[in-house]
Amino acid sequence: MSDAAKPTLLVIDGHSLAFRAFYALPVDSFSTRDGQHTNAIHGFLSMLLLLLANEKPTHLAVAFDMSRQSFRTREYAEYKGNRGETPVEFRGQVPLLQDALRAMGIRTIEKEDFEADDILATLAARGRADGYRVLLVSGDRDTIQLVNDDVTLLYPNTQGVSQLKRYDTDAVIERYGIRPEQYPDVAALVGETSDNLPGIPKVGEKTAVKWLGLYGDLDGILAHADEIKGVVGQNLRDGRENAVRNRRLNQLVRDVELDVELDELEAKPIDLDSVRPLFERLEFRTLMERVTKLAAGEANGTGGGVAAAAPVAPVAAEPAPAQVAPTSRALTGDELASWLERAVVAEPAGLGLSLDVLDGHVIGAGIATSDESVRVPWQAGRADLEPFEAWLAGDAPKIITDAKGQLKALTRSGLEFAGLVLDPLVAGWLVRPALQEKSLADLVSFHLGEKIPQADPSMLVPEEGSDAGAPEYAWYSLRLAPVVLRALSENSRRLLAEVEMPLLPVLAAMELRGVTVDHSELSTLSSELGDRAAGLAQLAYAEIGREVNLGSPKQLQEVLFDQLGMPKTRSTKTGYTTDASALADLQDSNPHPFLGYLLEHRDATKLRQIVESLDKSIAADGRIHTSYGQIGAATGRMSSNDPNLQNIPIRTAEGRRIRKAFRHGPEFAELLTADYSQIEMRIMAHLSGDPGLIEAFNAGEDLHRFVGARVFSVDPADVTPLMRTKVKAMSYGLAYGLSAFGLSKQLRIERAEAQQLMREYFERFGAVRDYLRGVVEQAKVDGYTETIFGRRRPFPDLNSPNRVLRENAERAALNSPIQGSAADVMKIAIVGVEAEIATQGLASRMLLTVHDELIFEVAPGESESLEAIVRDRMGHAADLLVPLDVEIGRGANWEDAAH
DNA sequence: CGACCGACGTA
DNA sequence: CGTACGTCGGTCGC
Repeated sequence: MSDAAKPTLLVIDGHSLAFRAFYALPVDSFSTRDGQHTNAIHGFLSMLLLLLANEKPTHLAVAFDMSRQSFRTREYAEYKGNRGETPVEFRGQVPLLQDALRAMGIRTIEKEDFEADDILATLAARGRADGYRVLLVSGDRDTIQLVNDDVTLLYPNTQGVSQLKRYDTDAVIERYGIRPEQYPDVAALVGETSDNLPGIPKVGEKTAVKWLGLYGDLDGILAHADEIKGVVGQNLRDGRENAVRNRRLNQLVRDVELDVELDELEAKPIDLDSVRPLFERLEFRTLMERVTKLAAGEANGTGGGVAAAAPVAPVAAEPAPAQVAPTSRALTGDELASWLERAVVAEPAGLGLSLDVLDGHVIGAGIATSDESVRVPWQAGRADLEPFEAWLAGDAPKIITDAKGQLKALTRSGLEFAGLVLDPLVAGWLVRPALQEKSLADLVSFHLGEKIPQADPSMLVPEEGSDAGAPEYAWYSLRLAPVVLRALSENSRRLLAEVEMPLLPVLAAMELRGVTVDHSELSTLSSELGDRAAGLAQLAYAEIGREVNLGSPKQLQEVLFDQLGMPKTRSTKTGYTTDASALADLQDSNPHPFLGYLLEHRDATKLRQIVESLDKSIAADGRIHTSYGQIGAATGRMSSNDPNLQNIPIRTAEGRRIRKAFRHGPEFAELLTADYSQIEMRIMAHLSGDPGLIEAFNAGEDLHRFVGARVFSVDPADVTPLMRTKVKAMSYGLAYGLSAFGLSKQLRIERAEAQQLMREYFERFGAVRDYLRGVVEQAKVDGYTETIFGRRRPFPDLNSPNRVLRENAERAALNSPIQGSAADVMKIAIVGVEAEIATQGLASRMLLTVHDELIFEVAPGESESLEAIVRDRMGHAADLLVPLDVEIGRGANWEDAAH
């Protein structure tokens, strides 16, 4: 019987795979709104669906351990005795997983006194005898012994469960250098830490395999133990009993009595009606879609159910991916023109597009419809590429995953581009802003449950022709589009279409523009700071009579707590903190010159690091081109990296010298900065509707003075600087979930005073307190928070029994609508300003964004018109209960442009 | 060599 | 025992 004609039996070690899934997927991201963790179930089922689609088993079962006890623990009490408590987040998931499997019509098998792997061994033996092709899935290495010509092991790699390494006999020999049946001898000698089976000290895989080659098997090795020289020989003789015991315990039992016959394991069509209620309870939306597809036969194209009758597949020994990207062909000229003409009609929602980029320039493209894809080679000036260039530049809708870099390459290559309607990466981030999916491959895996083919034959999905390239990426992007869009709320879809997608090309443009930075200024500053740091280090060494690495918290702890006998500070994972605030506290209680030198040294070296890394980032055009992370922050904010231009110092005079190095380019007259003033407090006023706070903003006077007057019951004119400082800290802290403890610490005042301050504050601004409470309560019910514009952020930990997790989630939930709405406002402003600058045809350009600030390069003579645009578009980005105030400054450099 | 941690810059 | 980030050097373990 040829392999293709054999029925296929798939047996999974349920516990071991669920456990792998548990650690592979973040527990935070997979919880129902009532707090049930589901990451292990989700990961397991996702893998199972992949296996069903790819392997098309005719028969299947999932084996579970019945308890931790088995004949092995009776024989050797320490067996697996080193395993800690099962995490509580995991424990509850196993029964639910079993429910889900039963609902899918999949048999689960347990047997008192045996482990799941013994059941695998038994079913493998029976299956082989009855002429099945057997596939085993287990994360336990002992199952390697079961591999033979009819039995293949799929073993999860360290990354988790989405990729399974396929071990047939040859793969075992290649990986371990031994035949599968010899594996238990190796394991007996080496030992298995995870099973608490100590092996022979100093004997690893290499040595064990060498001995097997010399003496045949474990018995042979032990018989010749006296001939083996050196420490290992002695260890072997001393540890003989361990090896023998290990060998006895790692032998899997192949004739467990199971009250099930193989033909009872036949795969049945999935009954969607029995699956649906449970999946709904577990909030498995994408999994439900995948199950539905599988049941409808979409995935295997044969219809029917999981098994779809006997596999009539011809010679193809390896399974096919769930859906295979269409083979692409290269097109140019008239052929390309007519293909594009047809394609844009066939896909009114947009074509998938992916650019091949080399050294920042376009060298080709892949374009896809749902069932066709083409490759277009690209180089400048070729007449036969005109249809492609016209399509690129036109409004025909396009879908590109991770589009920003590709848009930059298009611009660099002199190609016009328009019509970007969707970046599935950005859409996927709106679905899950905590974001595990950072690439097309991640998105495909999460939302489609498939793997993009890679050229690795050992992986589950084998290579089919060549590697995935631009046409395949384009095709996957297109397929992702409806799936990610369906996962978004209506408001989120609007946010995507009206804010995030228009923002994307603006960010690309800002990155390309960069900002001029003066190299010599930075060099001077760097060497000054270097000299100062060196001097301070010498002074510090003199104080303690030796040289230590002042950058090493570990060595500092020795100096402070051992040598100088200072009192212990707040503890960290690795000891006691030496951070600036703790050192300041020590300076109060135990004054010592070393502390002062150390702090100053920290300042100097930190600044020098920043200066150095900025200097290194200056490109050939004399400008720094940061990258913006549009999907960087869970709140909706953007991030900046390579280098981070959103954390350039400003608080200290020394730090501000760095900002002086940021200048306008030679064609421009000055820099202009525009800040939203107190945007987060304004958002809070709007969201809470607090009359006092709203009045404060509408009165147009200094916010903190106004609030201070209310809190301390004095005239605004009588608010002292100290009162203002306290109120300011209070106001800002509120939006972060600050406690009285935290406030007292920050202001260095008594707890009671902080408490009193908070009480007064909330008495005057009660709606703020009500709002903040309400946010958390609502989030507990909904499972997510929402910004003014409908951006959602899930908070699975809000109902966690773990107090630390829960309270962290509460503070983050409190802050999210505030920080997130401010981010929404800024994004809207950026899009609006850029568009208006283009409409009016100004040469001035937006260069940087720092959360609530925009920095522009002003062309000569455009100062007034640019300011008008900026004030208008920033000031009217959102219609709130309070005005959005914008402060503008100008100057030759970033520092002078501050107001 | 990569992962982690402590520390610290910004809004 | 205050949110959101990115980056650095030191340290530890593979």
